Amino acid sequence: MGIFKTSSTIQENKQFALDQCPVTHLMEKIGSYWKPIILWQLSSGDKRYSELKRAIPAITEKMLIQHLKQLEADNLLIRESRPVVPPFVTYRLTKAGEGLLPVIHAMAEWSFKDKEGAFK
Amino acid sequence: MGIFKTSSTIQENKQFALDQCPVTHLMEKIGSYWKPIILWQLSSGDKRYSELKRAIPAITEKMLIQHLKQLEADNLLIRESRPVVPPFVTYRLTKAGEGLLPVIHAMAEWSFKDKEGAFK
DNA sequence: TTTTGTACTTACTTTTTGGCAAGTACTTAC
DNA sequence: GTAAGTACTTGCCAAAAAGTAAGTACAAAA
Repeated sequence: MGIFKTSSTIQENKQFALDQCPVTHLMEKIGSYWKPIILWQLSSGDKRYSELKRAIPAITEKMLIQHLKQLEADNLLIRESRPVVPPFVTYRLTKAGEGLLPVIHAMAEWSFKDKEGAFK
Repeated sequence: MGIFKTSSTIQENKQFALDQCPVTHLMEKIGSYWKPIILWQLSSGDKRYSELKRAIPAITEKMLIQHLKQLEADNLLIRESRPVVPPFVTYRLTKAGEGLLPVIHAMAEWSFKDKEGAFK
């Protein structure tokens, strides 16, 4: 046991929510603006770093690398680097990452329906 | 396509991404930590403000209200207020909000599988 | 020889989000 | 008459996320 802030109820509550709420559990892993977008790009197959960069022109390189590293640390994708010059690095989904595809596809489907006006 | 801007800014690219990428389109509406959690709570039926507050103890009132208002503005939920004292306010999903249920349920399912170790 | 392309990294600044605490208004219960 | 419950609102400040811009290393192409 380390030092806990006894007065900070929100932090205690967060741990509770993490255990109890399934959506909270997932949001800790892909709960950011960019991560589902990156996963969507990888859902259609492996991509090189530069391919991702071009496919998501609205993201800065800093954000892209940062999120790729976090997704790798969370075991959702794998980075593969070939020791050549110029560098050749590919990213692909892990099993857990592939497990997210139903979520990502459901997201895409909602957008298509929304643009069709299916919810009007 | 016709004319490309050699120095396109992130904001211009964002508009492009918004039009082109379905996941980006959705992330503009529910791409935050709390929104899917709120939608998950409403997926099991209408809830009063205080019920939501108790169901999501890790959120502050300020954040809860703020996100409820944004979700309402984005036409994902409806706020219904009865003119009584003490106040009686309920929140429920719109058609577009209900359309998100497959996404939310897919999220929950991933969590259950992940906790089972299905992706190990 | 300068440029291009690869895949990053770093330092700095701005913007957004979030947390804490207090206040509002009104009524019923104790 | 004080507290509790309802559904918020407001202000201040800290923390986190994101944007900007530059730099790194190396080789091949122009």
